[in-house]
Amino acid sequence: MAKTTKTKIKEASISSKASPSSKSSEDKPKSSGTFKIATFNANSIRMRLPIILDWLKKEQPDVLAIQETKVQDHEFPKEPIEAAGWNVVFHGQKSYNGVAFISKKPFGDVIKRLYPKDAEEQARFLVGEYEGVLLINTYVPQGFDIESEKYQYKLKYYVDLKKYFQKNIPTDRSALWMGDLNVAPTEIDLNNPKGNKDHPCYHIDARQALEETMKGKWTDLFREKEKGPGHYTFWDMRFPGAFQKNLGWRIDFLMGTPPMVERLQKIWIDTKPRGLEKPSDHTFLVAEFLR
Amino acid sequence: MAKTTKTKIKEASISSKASPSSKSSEDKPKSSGTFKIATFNANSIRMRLPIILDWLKKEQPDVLAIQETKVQDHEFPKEPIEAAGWNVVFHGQKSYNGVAFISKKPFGDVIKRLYPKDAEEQARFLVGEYEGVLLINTYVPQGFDIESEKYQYKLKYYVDLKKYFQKNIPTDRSALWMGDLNVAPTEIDLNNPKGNKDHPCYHIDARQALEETMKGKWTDLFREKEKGPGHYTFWDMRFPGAFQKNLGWRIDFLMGTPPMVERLQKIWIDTKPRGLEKPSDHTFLVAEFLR
DNA sequence: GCCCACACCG
DNA sequence: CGGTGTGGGC
Repeated sequence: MAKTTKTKIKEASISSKASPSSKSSEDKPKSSGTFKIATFNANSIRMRLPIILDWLKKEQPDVLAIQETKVQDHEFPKEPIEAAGWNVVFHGQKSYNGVAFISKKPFGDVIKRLYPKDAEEQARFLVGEYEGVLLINTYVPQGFDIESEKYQYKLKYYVDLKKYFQKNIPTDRSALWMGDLNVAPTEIDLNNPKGNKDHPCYHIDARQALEETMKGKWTDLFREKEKGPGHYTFWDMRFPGAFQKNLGWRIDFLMGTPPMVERLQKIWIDTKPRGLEKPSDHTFLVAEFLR
Repeated sequence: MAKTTKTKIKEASISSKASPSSKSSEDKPKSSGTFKIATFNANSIRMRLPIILDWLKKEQPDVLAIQETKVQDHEFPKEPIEAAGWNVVFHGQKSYNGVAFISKKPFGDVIKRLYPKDAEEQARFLVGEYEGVLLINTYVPQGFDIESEKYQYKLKYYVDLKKYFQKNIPTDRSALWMGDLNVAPTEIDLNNPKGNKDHPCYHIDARQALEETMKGKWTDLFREKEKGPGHYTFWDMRFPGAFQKNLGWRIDFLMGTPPMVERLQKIWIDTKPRGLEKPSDHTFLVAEFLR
């Protein structure tokens, strides 16, 4: 026991009906005000720690979901985060991927695996419950090139996510699916749709995979409040001035089940962190819900 | 001509008698006050630019000699240095070594080679004249291990420096030899002499090589003013707390010919920069001379 | 421990 | 462009 981390890895599913912990937190009186939640692809939590800690201090979210932490669990910088008064759970690997939740109150058990038994799995998935809401934090594979193996893995990842949601997330449950989904769903969700027909984040198969995975369960919460073009969460570093010229992609999402659509108050992209020194290539997507 | 750098590389020697430029500057009236000169092993001028620019602004030296710039000439960050109002000449290579002078007034021609013809030579040597004083900036090889080829190269480097000085620096000329000489000359010049008998920077052969090179020409200016132990210019990053515990080495020097010994007013090691964020493993050695 | 180069990735 | 790991140097 002394050698295991405090956060247990569970492979069992969380059900809205069966879980005593979810029942108890749904039953207990809610604190006042709103429930504020955000998602951010950090592209290295170590390099982005100053930006993240500043943002947390200013924005005071209940939960921040992070992707691309790019760090193994024993190297995760939890001390400065906890020293700033936050709780954190994480699931990482060397160099690539890696997901985390930073929160005001501690998470209980979290699930770190999309696949029940697979030691080889990439660290792209983290599920936990917070104040009775199921939170699914994913970093979906980017896909490299539509002709590649990696693109097939991406498409399969969506199929497997759909299966997971069917099995584990009842549509009437309060749940949020969030993170970097690496798909721009429509032509208004990227600067240059015409030139990106074969891009792994806009190719028709990727868009249909996302659509299939969402169908009947998930609503793109940003589009509940904003119908217009030009709202992006990612601007590629390899194109100089992409952010300044707003040549970006909307590939980070907060998806909600119907109960969360009902509770949604506000949702916005906070572009300021993208303009700071040593920024991530992504920025924060933030929403507030009725408690 | 368009492809050559503005600073010409000369392989000819500078003589105290024959050089018209040295004669004219020695004849012309000197500005008032003192002549302030410093040396600093930066261990990457790119990483140390903030520390160097801050130090220059505060200390206002006439000349700062830098070693281990670790940058090729076409990548040297001269713009921010010139933008701060300084002149700079440099001689570098990829990854290793590299020397430079930053100065209030521009240098004229500088010499970048210890060896007359050797395209393979490492960038460890820079000679120029400033206000009638010959300045020789060297980054002497460290020597790795006393059993190694590199150590033999270090010993030979001292022999070749001695030859250069015999041929090019008359003892009655105003001249300063400065830089990282990678030798602690006596037992009070390093924290742990007993444990470093076989260290390439304290081994008897290295100390004798330095002594031979100095003999009859060069005076260790720091020891003109300070006879005691515990004064160091380098503290190894690999020993945690070395600087805090003052476990260091005095391996950076300002050496003077007799005319410069006469003119020496003050000399000190400025330890403050070694305690800053992202420091070099060395710090600045500074001296003031009568003009 | 902190530099550098290089190779890989998005 | 800006992350990561690796390997080498001091």
